Amino acid sequence: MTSDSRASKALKVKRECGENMPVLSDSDLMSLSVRELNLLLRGLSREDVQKLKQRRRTLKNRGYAASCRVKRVSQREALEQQKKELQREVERLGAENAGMRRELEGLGARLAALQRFARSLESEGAGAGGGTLLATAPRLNTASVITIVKSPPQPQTAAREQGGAS
Amino acid sequence: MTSDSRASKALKVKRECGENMPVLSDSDLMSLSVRELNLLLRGLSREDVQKLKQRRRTLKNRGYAASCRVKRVSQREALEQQKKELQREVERLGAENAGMRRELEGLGARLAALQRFARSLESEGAGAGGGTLLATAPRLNTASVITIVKSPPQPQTAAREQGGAS
DNA sequence: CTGATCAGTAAGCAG
DNA sequence: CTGCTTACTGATCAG
Repeated sequence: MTSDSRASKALKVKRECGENMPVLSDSDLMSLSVRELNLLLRGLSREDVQKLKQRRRTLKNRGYAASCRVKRVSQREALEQQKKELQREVERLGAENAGMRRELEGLGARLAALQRFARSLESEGAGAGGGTLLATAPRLNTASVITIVKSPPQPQTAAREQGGAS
Repeated sequence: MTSDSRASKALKVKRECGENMPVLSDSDLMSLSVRELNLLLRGLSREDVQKLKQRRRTLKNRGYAASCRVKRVSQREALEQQKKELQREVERLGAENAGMRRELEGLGARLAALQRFARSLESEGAGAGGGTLLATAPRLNTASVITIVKSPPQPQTAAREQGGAS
């Protein structure tokens, strides 16, 4: 709907009490318990009693209907709220995911570079000692063997085939 | 509610046509357009015409109310469906996230091990060979997938337990 | 006028 | 009986 000016006027219905208002007013019926009601209804014709009981029921129903609508609206709003939170959560996880993916990428690259470097030491270990590391740490890299095993799920796995094995 | 046996009986109200059913039956009024209606209403007292028009309006309103309720239910179900999908998405992203986190951990460990190794080479000789590669070390290093074996000298290099290795 | 929505009312079920 | 939910109705608003 989009128009709320109506809600304020919708309560104007049925508000006349020309000749009958025996002992109880509208809201009295609502609040009193059955026992209290019966006490007050001691000296009335069973027809009037029946009428009052029905009126009470009607008034009660009015309230029930109202609370039913309120509940419906609340539940809808709660659902929408949960949806929003889930959307935020998805967004958050997605961002975290992307960040980690980038991190993984960078780490993979570094790992690959390190491995290239290590392999270069390996190959140099046999003969030509051009590198600085080789010159200063000869005995270490002569027989060092690096084995790298990579796990299955990775886009660009840094670990390639290895030469040495245990 | 939980009881649907009522819905089928709820339509039993107001279904008697003892003496009046001038020219049109219930659903006729619904389907006919105003112009067609006026054509059929040619020879009736304006009171009857007015009554029929009001009845038509009422019947129409009944349908409007019904579609309104249907719409309300549909929207609620759509919301719940979207919520479920978002929950699945969150779950999926969470799992993907956890997987990447594990991967990151493993990669970090490998990188750390490689860097320790490289640094050991570095410290033994004063040469600055690694440079960028050795500059930064990842903060986590648990189970590494790296096996480094050095034949000649110090066995201090760590080769820890692994899950999958060739 | 048509269609939609709100609040009130009654029917009907469940506790 | 009490409380809730649904279908129907009239009032109202928007198009």
